[in-house]
Amino acid sequence: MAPRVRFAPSPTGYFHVGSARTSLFNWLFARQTGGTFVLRIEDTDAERGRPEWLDGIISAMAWLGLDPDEGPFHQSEAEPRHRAIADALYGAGYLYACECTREEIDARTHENATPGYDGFCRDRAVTRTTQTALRFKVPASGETVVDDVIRGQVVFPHDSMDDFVAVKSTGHPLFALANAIDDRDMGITHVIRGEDLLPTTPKQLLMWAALDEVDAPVELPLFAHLPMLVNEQRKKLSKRRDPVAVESYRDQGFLPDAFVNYLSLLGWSPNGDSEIVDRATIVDQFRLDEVHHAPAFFDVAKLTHLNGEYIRKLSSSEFLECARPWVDPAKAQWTPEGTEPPWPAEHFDEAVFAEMAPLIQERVAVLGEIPAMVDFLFLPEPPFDEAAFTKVIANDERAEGILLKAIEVYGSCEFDAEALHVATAALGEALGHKLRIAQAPIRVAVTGKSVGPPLFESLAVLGRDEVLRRLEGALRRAER
RNA sequence: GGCCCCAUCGUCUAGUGGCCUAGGACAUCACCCUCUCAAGGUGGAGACACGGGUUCGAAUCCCGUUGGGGCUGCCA
Repeated sequence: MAPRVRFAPSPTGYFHVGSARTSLFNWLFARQTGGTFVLRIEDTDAERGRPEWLDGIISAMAWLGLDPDEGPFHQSEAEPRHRAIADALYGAGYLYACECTREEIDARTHENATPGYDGFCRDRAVTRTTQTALRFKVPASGETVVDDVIRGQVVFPHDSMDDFVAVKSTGHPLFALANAIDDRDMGITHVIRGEDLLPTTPKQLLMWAALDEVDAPVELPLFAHLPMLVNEQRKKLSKRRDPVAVESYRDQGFLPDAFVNYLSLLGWSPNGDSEIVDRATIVDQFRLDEVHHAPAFFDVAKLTHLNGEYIRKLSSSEFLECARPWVDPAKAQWTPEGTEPPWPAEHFDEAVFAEMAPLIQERVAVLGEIPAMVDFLFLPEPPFDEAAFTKVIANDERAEGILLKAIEVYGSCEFDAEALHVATAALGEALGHKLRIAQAPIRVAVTGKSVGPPLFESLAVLGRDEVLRRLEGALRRAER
């Protein structure tokens, strides 16, 4: 039977990198085995879900190329069935009514010092009302063994498990119930999810066995718990402190293939000698049972490096296309949030950018770095980096001579990159300067910065008149 | 507190009893290349948490210790 896996996020906020990893590993397993990848939205907690969050999940998955074969299904739509099954479970004695409030439980816990439900109502035959929750009666003795694909057998003694709530007092079915029912109904064969769910697994196994009694028996899926993704403090990635929104990585200019490649390296590694591997290779080589056991630090520095490799591998036309949202958003398919080009849209010149692009392509690690690297091409008065201006022009007595000489030479020389290179080297030499010294004030005068793409190509693209204008402008500025 | 998981360079990992004086990648340092910055090249520093076993032989198997993490909701 072909495997069926599901990615079952609850729509609480933006798409989390941990979710992306879980989703990816499910997707990889499905693609590799010829199985089916199902997307199920666990939206049973109506108070917390919001429609736009669902859109966020779907668009982020699409961006990463994690296409579901089925879904999105909404768990909330199966609520009538969940309620019916809950009634059956209650009727068969697997669930019992509990009238304890959280406060009462906490008060008793204080005395016992062991958190969790104490089974107060378990044998009191409380009548089921709109004030009572339904709890699952965990066997008093024995143990439940989770046979995990990644970790092997994990044993949970029943006396360490409390009687968890399956149905709220409102009648609303909870994760512990709905999740198991849906996995059964959808014929899920492999549950691949984060390790944080491992402690709930024995409860779901118990639930599964009970469901086998009140509903048609279904074969238990295999479980695989992926190691956590952690921050530098080795704590589970948190929405509050850590940069975990997949959307923000897209907006910064990470490439989906690079992001997927990086994510795949967290807990898994390719067979070959390179860790730059395309999707097909990952699908082919991925082995669920070889996934590493230990938590992995989500290292943005390494992600960034990998992204740079992917950017450099792009063809020229691909790079142009990828760059468009950052340089010419009006003509792009989508626009990165929170950033826009520093130049007025009408000043952008596609041909000029295309000419410089190959030089930019090998200098950026994320696409979001592009605008700052080419702003001088589209800004009539590019802002000066004051520190650079002061250092190489205002406070360097060599600058004036170089700039004056450059104005003289550039006024008549050929204006292509190679000729400018030769001319600049020559004018520097005439003044007794190495090219590295001679180019510095020219670069700052023309681009406003001390670092950037190769100077002579930049000058050629800008054109003689504009270059002369800026050189003179810098000179005047230095006199002030 | 209880239950559970985990443990190779700072980080991600290779390693499945001898091929390991532990390999690669990121980060870092030095040098080379060089019009700046990148990229690239070369080289350096850098790890099997600890203690017991098992074995002719242990990073690899077992036990313990220590350390880290997760869960402990009428959230998922």
